[in-house]
Amino acid sequence: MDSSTNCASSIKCEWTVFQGGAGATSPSEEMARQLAANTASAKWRTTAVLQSLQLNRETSSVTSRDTSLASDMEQLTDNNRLLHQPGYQLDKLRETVTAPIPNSRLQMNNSDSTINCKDHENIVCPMFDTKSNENHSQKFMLPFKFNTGENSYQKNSCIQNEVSYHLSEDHTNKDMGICRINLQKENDKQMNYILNVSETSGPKMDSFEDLLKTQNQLSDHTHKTSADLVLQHAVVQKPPEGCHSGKGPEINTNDEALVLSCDMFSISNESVLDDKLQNFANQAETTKAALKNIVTQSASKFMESDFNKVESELCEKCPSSRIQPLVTVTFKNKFLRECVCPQDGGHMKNVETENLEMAVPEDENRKIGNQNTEISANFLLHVADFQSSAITALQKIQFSHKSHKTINLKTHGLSKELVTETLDQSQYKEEVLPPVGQQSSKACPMKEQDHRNKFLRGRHDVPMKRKLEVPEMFQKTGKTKGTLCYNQQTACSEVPISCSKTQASSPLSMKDVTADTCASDSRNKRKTTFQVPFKKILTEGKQDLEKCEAQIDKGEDFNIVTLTDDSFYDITSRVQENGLLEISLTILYREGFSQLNKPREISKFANCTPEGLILAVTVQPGNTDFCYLNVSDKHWKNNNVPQSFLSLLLSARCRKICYDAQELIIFLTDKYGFETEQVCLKWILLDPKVGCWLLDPDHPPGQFADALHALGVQMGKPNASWNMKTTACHQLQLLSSLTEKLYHKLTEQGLWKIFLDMEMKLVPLLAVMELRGICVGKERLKEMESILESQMGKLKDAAYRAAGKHFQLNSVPQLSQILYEDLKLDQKASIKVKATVSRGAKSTSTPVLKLLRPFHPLPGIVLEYRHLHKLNSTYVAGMLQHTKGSYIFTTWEQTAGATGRLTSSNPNLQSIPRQPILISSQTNEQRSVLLRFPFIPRSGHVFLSVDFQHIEFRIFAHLAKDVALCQLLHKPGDIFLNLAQMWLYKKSAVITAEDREKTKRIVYAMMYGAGARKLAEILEVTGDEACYIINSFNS
DNA sequence: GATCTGACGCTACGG
DNA sequence: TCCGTAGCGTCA
Repeated sequence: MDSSTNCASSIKCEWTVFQGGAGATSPSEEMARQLAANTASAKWRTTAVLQSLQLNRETSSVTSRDTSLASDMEQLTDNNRLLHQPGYQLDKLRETVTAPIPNSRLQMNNSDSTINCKDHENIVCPMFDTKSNENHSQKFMLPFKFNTGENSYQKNSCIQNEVSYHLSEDHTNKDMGICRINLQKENDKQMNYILNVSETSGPKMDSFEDLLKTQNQLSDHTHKTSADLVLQHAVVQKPPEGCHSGKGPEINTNDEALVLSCDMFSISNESVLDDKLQNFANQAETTKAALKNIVTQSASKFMESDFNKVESELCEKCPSSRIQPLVTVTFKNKFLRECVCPQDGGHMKNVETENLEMAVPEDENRKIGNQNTEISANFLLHVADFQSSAITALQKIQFSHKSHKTINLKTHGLSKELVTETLDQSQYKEEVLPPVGQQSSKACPMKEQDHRNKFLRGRHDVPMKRKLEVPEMFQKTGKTKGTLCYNQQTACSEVPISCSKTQASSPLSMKDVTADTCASDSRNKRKTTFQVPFKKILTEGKQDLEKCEAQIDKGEDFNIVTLTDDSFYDITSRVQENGLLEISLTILYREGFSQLNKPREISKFANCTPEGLILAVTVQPGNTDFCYLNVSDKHWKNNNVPQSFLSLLLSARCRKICYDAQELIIFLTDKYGFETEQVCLKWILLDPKVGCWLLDPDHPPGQFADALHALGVQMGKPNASWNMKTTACHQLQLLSSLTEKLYHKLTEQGLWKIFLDMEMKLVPLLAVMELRGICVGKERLKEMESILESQMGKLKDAAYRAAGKHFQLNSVPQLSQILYEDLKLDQKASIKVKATVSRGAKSTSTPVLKLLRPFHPLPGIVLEYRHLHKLNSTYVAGMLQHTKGSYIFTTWEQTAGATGRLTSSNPNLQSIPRQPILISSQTNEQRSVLLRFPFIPRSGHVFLSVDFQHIEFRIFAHLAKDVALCQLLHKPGDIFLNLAQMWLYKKSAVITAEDREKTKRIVYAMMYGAGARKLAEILEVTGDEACYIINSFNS
C-alpha cells in the first residue's frame, strides 16, 4: 500500500454534534422538524448530523496506518463481492425493506449550503463502483454524511446541524455541507483512488440511491481509517426530588456535559485542527477522563473472572458463539439506556436528552473488572442467563423438533440425528477441580440487605436482626457440644457440619452424582463439590419408596419435635454427631395448608401467612427426625435461635429439598435477614417443581400433587385424622421419594447437571432479586403519565372529529363499525380485511390499520392512540401501581416459560420498551419520553447489561452447518447490522435501529419457516416482495 | 343494576 | 405455520 503514502493523509476528523435539551429550540431544530413533517411516512426523518472532513497535507501518519488501511480495503472489496453475489438482488431488496426516500432530501438541498473544501484533497479512499462492479473514476455529489431513518431521529430528539457551532471560521453560516467528490484512479494501482474534494456551487443529485451508496462507501472508509471524533451533548439534570441520589464521582457540574464515546477519541497527534476543533478535543478529553473516572471508581462491578468463566463455558457449549461484553454506565441518576456494539467503532448513539450512555469496549471492560469486587443482582441474573441461554436455545430447538411444528428440518438441513447429537454434545462436560476448604467471600456482592425497603409487600414486617454465625452462637450459649468436624474435602468455612461421616457410612457409590453446588471462586478457578448420594432406583430406592408408601398407608404417626430454644440443641447435636444426609422442608401456612397441599385456587400472589416450617432431617438412611419450627417471634426467647438453626441446616452440604424453594427462600431471607451472599451461594436446594418443569416444560407442575402425578409417585390415601403437621410430614416423605425419582429421570435424559448447576443455582438468586426490588423514580413516572395523558386527550379529540362522533377508542367492535360500516374504508382501500380468529369480525389490528391509513385520518390516529395508551397503561401508570415506596418488586418465575426463559410478572420488567416515545406538543415541539428512564440503580451501583449476541441464531447456524452463515457470524460486529448492510446496501453508520430490527425479524421469521404472507405482514411489503426476500435469504 | 370473570384482541418485549 | 412471554381493556 505504498501508494497511499502519496496521498495525503489520513488525518480526518469527522464529528457529529447532537444538541441536547428536549425543550431547546433552535433554527436547526425547526428545520429538522419541518423535514420530519414533510416525510409522509416518517420513515426517513433526517437527523441533522453534520460532518466535515478535515484534511491536512502532512503525510507523517500515513505509514502507521497502512496496515489497517490495507485491511480495510480488503474488507471493503470483500463486502462488495458479497454484495454482488447472484441471488442478492440488492436494489430490489432494499426497496422492499426500506421505505422509499421521501422529499426530505430536497429540503436538505434547498438549504443552499456549501462546505468550502478548498484545502481538502487527496484522501485515500478505496471506492468501488457498485453499478459496474469495477473500480473506476466516478463523480459523486453528496452531503458528507447525515443519518437518516426514523429511529435515529427518534433517538436523538436533539436535532440540529449548527455548522457555525463547530466548523472553522471559513465554514460558518452554512447549514448543510454539500460538496462534490471526484473519484479518480490513481496511476495504475488498483483499489486506490483519489478522492478530490473541491468546491461546488450547487448540489445536484442524480438519485438518492447514488447519494446513499456513495455516502455509505465514503463513511465506511473514513470511519475505519480516520480518527473519529464524536462529540455529543447531553443535558445532565439534577435527580428529581425523592429519588435516590448516587454518590459517585462528580462529572461536569454544568448543565451541559460534553460526552465522548469511549472508543472514539483517538484524535491523532499529527492532525492539524483548527482552534475551535482543538477546543472541542480538549473538552472531550476532559470529559473522557471524567467518564473514565466514573467507570473505574463508582461504576461497574464486572469481574473479569466471571466474564472469563462465562465466556469459557459458552465457548465450550457453542463454539461459534462469542460474547460481546458491554457496560452501560449510569451516573447521577441517569439510566443509560442501551448498549452499543463496540466492535465497529461503537458510535455513541441513542443519546437521550437526559441520558447518557457509553459502550465500553471489551478491553476497557476487563480493565474495569480488575478493580472491582462487587456484582449487582442484575448482573448475577445475567450470569444465570448466560448459562441458561445456550442450553435454552438448544432446548427450544429440541422442543420445536419434538412438536413437529416449528422447525422445518429439511429446509434447514437439520436431521433429527443431528439435533439430538448436538444436544448431547452440548451437555456440560463435568469439570472436576480439586476442592478447597475456603470459600471465596467476595463472590457475591449483595452484602447489605436494604431493610428499609425490604419486602414492602406488607406481610413480612420484621425488624432487622443481627446476623449470628453458627459457631458464635454456640459459644454464646456455651453449648458447643461435640467437636465441630471439618472434612478437608468438603468443609465449608462457615458451616461446620461435615458430611464426611454420611458419606463414609453411605453404602452408595459416591460417583453416582457429583455436582458443584456451593460457592465457587471463579477467579481462581477453584471449586468445591458436594455429593448427592441418591441410591440406585432398582435397589434401596425402590424399597424405600415402597416402605414410604406403606408407612403412609398405615397412617403411621410421626414424632414431630417442636423446636424451642432448648430442643434446638438436641437436633443440632444429633446432626453434628451423625452428619446430615437429607433435609426436606416446607412452609406451613396459617390458612391451614402447606406448600405441598396448597389448594389449586391459591395463586402465587395470594396473601398466605407462613406460620412455621416442617422439616424432615435425615441423618442416616431410614432415620429421619421431623421437627416443627415456629416462625412467630413470640415463640422464641432468643430470636437468633431459629435464624441460626436455619442457617446451619440450609447451608449444610447435603441434599436439601423443597417444593417451590424460591418461595421458601424469599420468606426466610426476608424474615430473618440472612446474608444474601450466603443465600445465593450456599442455599442450593433441590426443587422438584423446577425438575418436573425441566422434564416437561410444556406442562409445568402447579401443585405438588401435579409433580407427583407427573412422575408417577403414588400419593397414598390421606388420613382424615391427620392434622396439618402430620400431613406435611407424610408429604415431605413423598417429596423425598419424588426427588429421588426425579434424579433418575433427569439423569436418564442428561438433564441432571443442568438442573443442579444451572436451575438450582438460579433459585436463590431469583429469590434475592425479588426481595431487593428495583428503584424507580415515582416523580419521573408521574411526569411521564401527565405528558402521555395529555397527548392521548388530543388524539381522542382528533379521533372523534375524524369519525364524526364520539366512541370508545379502545373498543374494537365500535372502531370496527366506524371503519368498515360507517366509513367503508375497506372498500375504499379495496382490501379484504382479515377476520379475527374467534369471532370472525373484521380486524382492527396494526397491519390492517396501516393499510387503511392512506384513505382516512382515523386509522392513523387510532394507531398512535393505541401506542400511547399501551405504553401509559402498562409501563407508566401500570408501573406506578406496582411501586412500594420507591421500589418495584417483580416476580421472577423460573418454570413458566416452555422455552426455558425466565418470566417476570407483576409487573413484567422484561418488556419495558427500549425506544423512546416521541411526542409533539402544540408548539410543534418534540418531546422524547424514555420509559426506562424511571429505573434508577442503587447508590454505588450501576445497571450492567451483558448479553449474548444473537445466541439463537448462532446455534442455528452451528446446527445447520451453514458455511456462509457461520462465516458471517464470525465477522466482527453485530450480525444483524452486517446483514442489514448486505441487504440494504448501507453501511453500519447509517443503518438505523429500525433497519436492524427489520433484518432481525426477517432472520428469525425465516429460521422458523415464516411464509411469504407472514413476512409481508411483518415487513409491510407486498407478497411478491416478501417472496423475493425469502428467496434471497435462502440463497 | 352492579359486579365479577373468562375469552378475546391487541401490543409490548425477547429470541 | 416464525415462537412465546406478560398485560391491558372490552365484551359477553
